[in-house]
Amino acid sequence: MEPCILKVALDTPLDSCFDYRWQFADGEACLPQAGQLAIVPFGRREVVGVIVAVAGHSEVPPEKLKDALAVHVQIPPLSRAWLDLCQFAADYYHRPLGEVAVPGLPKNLRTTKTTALDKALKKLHKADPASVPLRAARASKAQTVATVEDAPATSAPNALEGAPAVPLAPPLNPAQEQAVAAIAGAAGFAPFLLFGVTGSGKTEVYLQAAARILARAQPPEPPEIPHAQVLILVPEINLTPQWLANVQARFPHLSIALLHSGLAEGERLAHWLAAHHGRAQIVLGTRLAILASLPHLKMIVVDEEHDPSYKQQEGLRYSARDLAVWRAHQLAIPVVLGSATPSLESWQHVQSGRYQKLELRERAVPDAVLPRVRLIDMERDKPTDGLTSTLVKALKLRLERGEQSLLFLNRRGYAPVISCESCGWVSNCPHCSAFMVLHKLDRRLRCHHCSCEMRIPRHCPTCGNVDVQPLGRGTQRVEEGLQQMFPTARILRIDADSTRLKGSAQAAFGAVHQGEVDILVGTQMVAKGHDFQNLTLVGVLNPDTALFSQDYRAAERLFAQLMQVAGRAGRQAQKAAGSPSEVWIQTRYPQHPLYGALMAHDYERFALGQLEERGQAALPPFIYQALLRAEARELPMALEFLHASSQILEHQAITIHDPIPMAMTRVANVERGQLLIESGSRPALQAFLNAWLPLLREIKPRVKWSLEVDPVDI
DNA sequence: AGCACGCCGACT
DNA sequence: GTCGGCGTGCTC
Repeated sequence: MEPCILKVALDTPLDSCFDYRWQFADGEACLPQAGQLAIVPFGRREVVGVIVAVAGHSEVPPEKLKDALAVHVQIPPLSRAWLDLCQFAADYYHRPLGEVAVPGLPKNLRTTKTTALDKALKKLHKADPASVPLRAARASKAQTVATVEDAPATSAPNALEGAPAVPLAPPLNPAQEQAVAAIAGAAGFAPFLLFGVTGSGKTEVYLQAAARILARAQPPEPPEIPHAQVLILVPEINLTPQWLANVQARFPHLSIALLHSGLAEGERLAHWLAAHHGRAQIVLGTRLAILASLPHLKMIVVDEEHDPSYKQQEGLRYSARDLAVWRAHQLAIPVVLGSATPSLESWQHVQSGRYQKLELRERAVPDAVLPRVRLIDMERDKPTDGLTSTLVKALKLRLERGEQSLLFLNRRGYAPVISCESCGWVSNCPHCSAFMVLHKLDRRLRCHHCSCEMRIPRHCPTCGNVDVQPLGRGTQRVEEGLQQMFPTARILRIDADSTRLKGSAQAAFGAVHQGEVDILVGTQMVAKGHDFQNLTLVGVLNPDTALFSQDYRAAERLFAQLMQVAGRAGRQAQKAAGSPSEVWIQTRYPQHPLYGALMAHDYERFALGQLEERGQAALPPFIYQALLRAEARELPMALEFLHASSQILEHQAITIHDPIPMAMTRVANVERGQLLIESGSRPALQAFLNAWLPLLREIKPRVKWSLEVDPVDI
């Protein structure tokens, strides 16, 4: 047979596909197909790419064409729908297709060696359909991540025989039932915003809707593989063990695949293959799972849809939530975005009728009430060691009652900066426009933005004075102060520093659940997901900085964070105590409307106010943005490039702002600037970017640059 | 992005 | 005399 041409997408910043000849071996009749993976020579390397098309001829001069080395025929091709998803993301975020399609594949699929793949496939195919898959047998060990052996599981026969898919379902309240019915009854594309506070039973709605959709999708004459999959996205890896336990308990007969960056490569491959082969009915993962191959996808859940973690912040800067909605639209299936504090984007979509709101007004747990949120005016009640007397009193009361408390402070380390009292020296990082943070336990100063570390100076480096003092407080210092104040209390700190070791976060949360901790001090890590049954006090130490931030999204994030941390207060404990749990917020601005809305547990009031402000100021979600970033050794060079960029193309219906230094100008000796581009019309913005970016590449800038569509940190 | 080639400075 | 700095150029 005549050789054919493979058009292959490769993981390279070059904005095109690459053509290769495919030579047929003697007697070989099978044509390679789009969606298959090919091993090809590329420069002096051999790399794996995705075949996006098979053609008869190529525009590339024949002498430049090379032969493709191999095609992965062991695994089914990636679907047209998956390729289209990647193409959409590539177009929307203005990156080459290969940079979207390839890095999402497990590493073991991207190497030229196929030993790991062959091994994983053998395991997948020999898995006995009647064997007990990962979840049921492992439910008791749910705190551990599934192993390779567990992953490529098959469905148990009872699922195929039409047994009820909801073995342990608790009864739903009417609002939940209505939500489940709406989701499961949706025909075609149906975006839902599931709006309900912590404890209102959102998880139950996801799971029962999933159960109905999975059960319904079982064909009457069961084939080998069930044709339905549900994707559940959660914001953080930390939350997957808990979710896995929930899902396993509910669906002991279904197989589950996990997809997140914490998996070992072998696990990653096994779970990815289980999803790709349609063996996994439930796929549970973090944002990267939105790019998984899911040939039988029937429903997508995005839990805590407002969470900033859904936005990838390097490489391809995609929003997993937005791609989830696009994917649901493409496949004509329901997508459920759940939150107690929806993103203003999603809330606006509800207002405009694009999303359907499903509201859970009551807490589903019997007798549970919302925690009582109150403010402490720090001007009247001056704090010592960061704690006001009101908060200390509240802590004392919990200790006496044997209840747990949580102090929330979004700042790790001992103190954010040290300073010389006599000359005013402060601990600036030599490489970043940031302070070196005091980490007293390691006796080090550490920059949180580069890898820079140093000893704590005994004397001021400029004037020699010995009075070098920590300014402000982080979690370590709060922990130290508490230990002195309450010497017998069991105090535990949970932050990125205390949980650096693998598994230590789980262990720490376990200790709190086991009642081995009286006072928990933590950063936003403690705000997500975990409900502590015996926790009746939440203290928020220093939230005010976000109120006056340059970043117009700071208030939105703060509100979500405070609602979330308030929701940590136990659901059972308050019943036992006979009074609601308490949330105390230390603030210098007790009159601020954000706190007013928070005390009233009134997200809607808050959102209405924010949307009004955003509308008046012509900010998202009412306008659309893109950000051109540039970095160089010296800021002027970056700004010069940005300025030149802003001049090279005539434009209409677009606003190009002046180039400005980034809020944190220097990181690791690189200085960064940015150029904001806005439009009231998304198509106009995209059209501009499509015309503009090729021109930027043409001018061969001497600086490193990148474009971000729908930026969140401005 | 990799990965080469290439042309100038301080080391055995 | 070589090791190696990172400029610049290419990848079907």
